[in-house]
Amino acid sequence: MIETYLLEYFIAVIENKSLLKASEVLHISQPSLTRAIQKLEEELSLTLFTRERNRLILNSQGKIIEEYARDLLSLERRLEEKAKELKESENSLRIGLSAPGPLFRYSSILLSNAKYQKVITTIEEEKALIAKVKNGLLDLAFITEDYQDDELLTQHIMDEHLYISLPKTHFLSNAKKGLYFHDVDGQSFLLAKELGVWDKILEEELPNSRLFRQDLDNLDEIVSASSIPSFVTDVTIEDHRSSDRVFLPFLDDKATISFYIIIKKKNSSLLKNLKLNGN
Amino acid sequence: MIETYLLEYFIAVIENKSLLKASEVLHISQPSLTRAIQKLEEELSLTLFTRERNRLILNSQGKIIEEYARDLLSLERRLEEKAKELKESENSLRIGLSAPGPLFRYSSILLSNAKYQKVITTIEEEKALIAKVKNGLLDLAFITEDYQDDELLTQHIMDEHLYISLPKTHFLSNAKKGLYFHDVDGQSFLLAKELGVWDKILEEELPNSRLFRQDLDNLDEIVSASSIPSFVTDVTIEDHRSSDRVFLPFLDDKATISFYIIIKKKNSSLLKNLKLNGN
DNA sequence: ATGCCTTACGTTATACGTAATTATT
DNA sequence: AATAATTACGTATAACGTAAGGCAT
Repeated sequence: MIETYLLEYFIAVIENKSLLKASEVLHISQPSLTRAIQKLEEELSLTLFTRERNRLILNSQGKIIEEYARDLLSLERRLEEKAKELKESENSLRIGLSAPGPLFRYSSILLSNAKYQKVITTIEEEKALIAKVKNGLLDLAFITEDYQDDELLTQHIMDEHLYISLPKTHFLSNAKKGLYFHDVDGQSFLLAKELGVWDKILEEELPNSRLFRQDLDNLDEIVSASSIPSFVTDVTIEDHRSSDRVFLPFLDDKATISFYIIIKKKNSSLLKNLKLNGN
Repeated sequence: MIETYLLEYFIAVIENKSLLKASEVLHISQPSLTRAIQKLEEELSLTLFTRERNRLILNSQGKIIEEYARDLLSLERRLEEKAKELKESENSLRIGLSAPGPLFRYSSILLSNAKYQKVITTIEEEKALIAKVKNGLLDLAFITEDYQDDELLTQHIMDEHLYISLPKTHFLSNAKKGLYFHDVDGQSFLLAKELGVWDKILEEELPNSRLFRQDLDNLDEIVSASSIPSFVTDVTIEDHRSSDRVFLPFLDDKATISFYIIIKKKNSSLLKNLKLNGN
């Protein structure tokens, strides 16, 4: 079994092209490195370097082992990073979302909770969210289905309704009550990336539209600088009141999503602490 | 830096679901394992097991680390296997081929050479073969180009000519001198896998044919049991004389390949030892 | 002589085993 | 009491540093 530190030393020797330099970088003595390289060669029953005039030169076998060693070390680094991430998540409130809406609505409550140093959010498929809440990888999740399970507490928490965002000059901007998806199917839209369940709804209901996805940071700026239709929901609409746009609700049933919060029953006290006031 | 043995122990504990059992499997004492798991947890700053009733139960964080650990250990195992393979190749004659022909022609000479315990062959692209001969990963290679290089000795060694193999009942089987690719393009053929440069030639010259590739072990049997055309070359034709087939040469220029042996100049003595009698 | 790798040797760190301890059923 | 993990302690392995020894420039 090849220990990690031997591979680390091996790569350091390759990168520094000298035992002496590598030993300085590694903060060990040069003889230690000599022995470590010898040990690695012995355990692999291979010669990795040709010893030519006070120099170690990586040979063709060494080059092949180098690739494996680098792969191994990078995997080891990823393991450590993952461990760090998991460690961090211990002091964090880990929230799963099937769409960003609940985060917008409740961000102030969630972020101001003193108990947690950090709020970690992830947007995923509902099945994955349910599994992660159940196995403890998430503290709670917002899904769009009234999912019932012995282990879980499920509670309706909010609805989110989709609006179209149109420049005032748009020919549909003075529709009275609102409009339907099929009225605007075929038009281009600007929208954010990673909208979870909204992604599927929009792709299904607007099959002939082109959906130009933007990073959330840039979206507002690009929208206000263009005359391309966009979307808002009742959750985000207040943030856009000042803009030079008209917001009209979609009248289709599919334009409304109900959110349910799911949480392990034995963690239900957390839910009380958060004081998310659902209906 | 997480050492390999810690991950090995970790996986053993998971698989044996007990420190005691795992320690027996690993041939170490149980307290050693306790400490190793503690050390792993400490180095990752994570709790991997919940200590419930005299039992260790892998928790959700542990399950995630388990995946990384398994990946790492399998990579480590592959490294050791690769090392073994390289070790073996030291006592082997490593031959590269751009098509199998030269191996058939010279197999008796190559395999009977007392100096080497084993002959390792590989079929690859000619560029890769040239590179590997130059960097020492191959002792010699057979390519189809008269490649000239300061480091390499290049020598014409043989030609290989392609024949069609037809059942005697086939409507083309009494063609006199031979036939052309375009005469049979569109017909189906049985042929072996991994024919190197022949693959490209056949796909280019018979673009409308379906090429049914078989494992070499089964090919002869399947061919003799069917009426589907196949291929032979002057190298393999003697082995097929007894079969119930007619062999007709392709008359196209592309149906002949010239092979050149390439070898490092400083290894040219090896070439003499092998006594491959080229023209 | 100088620079760099290797060998020799004594020291220290650490992984190990044995034995005692704790905790759970 | 029995089973299984943990803690305590002494031992042995092996990785380490210092110092001395090659070897080529």
